[in-house]
Amino acid sequence: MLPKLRQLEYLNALVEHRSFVRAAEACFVTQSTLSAGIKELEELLGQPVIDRSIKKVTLTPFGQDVHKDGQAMLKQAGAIVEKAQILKDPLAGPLRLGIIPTIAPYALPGILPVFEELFPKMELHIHEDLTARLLESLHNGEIDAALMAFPYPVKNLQSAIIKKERFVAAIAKGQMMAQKTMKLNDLKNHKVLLLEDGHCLRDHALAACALSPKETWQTFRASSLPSLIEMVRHGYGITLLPDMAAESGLGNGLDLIPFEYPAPTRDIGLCWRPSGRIHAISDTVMEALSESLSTHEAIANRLKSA
Amino acid sequence: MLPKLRQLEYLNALVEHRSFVRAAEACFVTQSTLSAGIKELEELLGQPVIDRSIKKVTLTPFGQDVHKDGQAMLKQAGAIVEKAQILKDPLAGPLRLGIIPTIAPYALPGILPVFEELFPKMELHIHEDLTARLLESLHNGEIDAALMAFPYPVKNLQSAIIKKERFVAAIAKGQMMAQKTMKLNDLKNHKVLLLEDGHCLRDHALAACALSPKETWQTFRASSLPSLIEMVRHGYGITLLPDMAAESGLGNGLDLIPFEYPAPTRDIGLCWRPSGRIHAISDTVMEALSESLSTHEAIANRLKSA
DNA sequence: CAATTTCATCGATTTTTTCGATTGAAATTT
DNA sequence: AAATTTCAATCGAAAAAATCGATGAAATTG
Repeated sequence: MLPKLRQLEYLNALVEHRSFVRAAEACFVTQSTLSAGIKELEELLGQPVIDRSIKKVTLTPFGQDVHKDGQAMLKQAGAIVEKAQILKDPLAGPLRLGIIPTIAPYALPGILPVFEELFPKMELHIHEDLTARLLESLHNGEIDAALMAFPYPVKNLQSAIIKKERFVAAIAKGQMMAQKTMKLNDLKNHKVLLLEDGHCLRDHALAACALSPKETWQTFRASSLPSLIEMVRHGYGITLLPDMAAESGLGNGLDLIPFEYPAPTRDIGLCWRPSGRIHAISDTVMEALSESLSTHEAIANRLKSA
Repeated sequence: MLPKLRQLEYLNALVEHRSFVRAAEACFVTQSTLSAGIKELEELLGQPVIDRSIKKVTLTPFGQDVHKDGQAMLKQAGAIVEKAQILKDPLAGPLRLGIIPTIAPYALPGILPVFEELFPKMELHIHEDLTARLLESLHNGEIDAALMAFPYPVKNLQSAIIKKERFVAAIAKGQMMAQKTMKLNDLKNHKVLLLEDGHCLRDHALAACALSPKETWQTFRASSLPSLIEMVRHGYGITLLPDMAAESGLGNGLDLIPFEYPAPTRDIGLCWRPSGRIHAISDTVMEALSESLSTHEAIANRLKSA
């Protein structure tokens, strides 16, 4: 005889709430039901799962084993029903979208309203994290897709580019001879400030400008664009700002100088598991994101003037 | 609401037997019960899992998904109850032991009676396969331990040596000047026959004798010791025979010539997953195997004379 | 085309699950 | 130390479910 999923749920709730009463109400049953369920589980397995020698609700070592396996099973069971629901309407229900920090705050104002309009039944959950961790989450099934910057090695995952994003140079006002455009070589005359390691923006900026890490100013470790911009604002050096960030108003009060052809760029794209939640609707979502990132400019301008 | 394990069992049986009636009896229920169970599952998920447009019992693509996840869940549920049973008596119940082909037939006559006596409540299942595949099975949890030859790289697995096994040279009668012992160098004067690639015995023999693969006779691909011995018997060359095999009577009718010091050897040992079935009783099992492999000699002699 | 096999369906029955109330034991408050 | 509160276990009754046996409809076989 096999243990029942319901019993494993009880055990799970018990671990989480450390109390029969609270666990019971979390499971929407009475305490007696949960109590009986646990007892049944123990009878079935022939082993106690909770340690009754001590006052607190504590699992036996074996109980911990059961709990661990049980959690995995419950997760898998949940995945089944989720797949079923997605099949009923691929554009409804939760969609967990990961976005890297150098895109998220500047793209969200565009994404949120567009998704709300195009996919009204979809609940969008945003996970902001570095590329490496987003890909990890994709593999784990913790997120369904990742909005990130390319090139980036994504093995066993599908991906598609949405748009090319230009970089502009940002520098404190008056630090540079007034010029309308600049060339890549002009960077050599300044201290180039970049984000700390781990941010793909750092790597893409280095690559786009054919800079070596040594040519960047390493004393400060900025872990976010706003921090980086503050440094620039105080005259510590120059930096490369992605278009979207620059247009969001982040560069207000700075000189934002576009590059002459060929301007340095990075690619913005979507990445997802071929067998995952997105699979059936990747085209639709790509279109929506494409629209989100272009309407973004209008929104950005609105924000800037406000 | 979550699908019930029972329903997933039904689906599983249905896939396996391709018939409601047969699946039902495999589950020890009537066909109507199974039918209702499947229907319930489909109602719960809001999606059909079996394709009713065609006559044969066929799963919908979604059904295949459910089946796959369901199987994993059932396996895990089974693992839970198995762990519970093992906890009740670690020396009772099934123990799946893998053994490599160059050990199995010669060690089993020793192992089986010893295990029967020491662990009367244990059901021993023997899986004979090459080392690489046994290790794979260990990782998958398909077997609990592997009796194999060392050295062999076993990552993430625990292992212990049981005994050193000497090799003896085997050659057709009269092909070699009558000598009581031989040296490793004497091998150079003969065609050395070994098992085909994949058998660790091949590698260990090569290593033990400091032979290069080129010095062996490659025209024949023997995939078992008995075949190899037949070649030797017909005068194709000489081979290295593990002690246990030689004593089992396999070398009857051949000249079996022991090596002078240092005799070539291989190590026989046990390998298991640290978290696995064996963990709590590895010492006991090691002792039993050690006894099995030494009593083996007595038994082998008995067999030889018979 | 008759016989048989196969799956779906229905009502009856058994089994399981859940609840509400109660108890006893431990912890907390008075 | 007594009273109160909290907590888990237990019991009988009620509700829910799983299962069975019988029957029907469709397809397959002989």
